[in-house]
Amino acid sequence: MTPLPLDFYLQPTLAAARALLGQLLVRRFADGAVAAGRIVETEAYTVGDPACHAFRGRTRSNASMWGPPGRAYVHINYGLHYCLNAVTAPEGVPEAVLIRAIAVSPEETAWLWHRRFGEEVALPAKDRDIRPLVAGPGRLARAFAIDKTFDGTDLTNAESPVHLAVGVDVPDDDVTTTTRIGITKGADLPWRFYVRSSPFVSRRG
DNA sequence: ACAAGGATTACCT
DNA sequence: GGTAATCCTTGTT
Repeated sequence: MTPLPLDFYLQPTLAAARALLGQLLVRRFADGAVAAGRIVETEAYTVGDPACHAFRGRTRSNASMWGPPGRAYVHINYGLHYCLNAVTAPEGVPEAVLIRAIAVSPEETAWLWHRRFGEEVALPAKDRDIRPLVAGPGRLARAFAIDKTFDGTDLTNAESPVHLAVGVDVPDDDVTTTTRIGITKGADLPWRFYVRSSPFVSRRG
């Protein structure tokens, strides 16, 4: 697998959010097992955007948004859910793309499902019912065992416990653009992108 | 120290 | 479709 190069993260953040659709989120677990998912839903957060965590200035928990691009920004939401972002824009410019949903191959889905919910919980037959595993930023982070300790991880390095790699291109006619979910400020900006044909999108809109 | 609110999810009808 | 649960981060006393 080829990691996405640093340049990828230097394109405008909105373009990066769109371009991230179809790319791979790769997780290398401590025991050597590897899981990969295709990104199917993203949101952009930029400088001057009131919904961006960086809007009110730098704090201990959002500091990695100001760091170099191509790194992870992991934040806690509602005090209990971890959310994974890819930092974009040059160092000093706090922008990022939130990864909201991924699609996982059937083979990998089976072991990830049982790893997440236990062996006794039956794997659903329909794709649509796999959503509790991968649809939603908190869910996918949980499925891939990503927490605050991954904040700042180099996503351009294939050796990292989490990185992003070249996947497949998603044609424009399979991409839907909507407003972002779960925010009150900047709620009118159409900065969410998702793959229409994917059953793993968190919400239709 | 304390209160408020949040880039969500799970569980109910 | 609607609502409660959950608890960390931040800004204010």
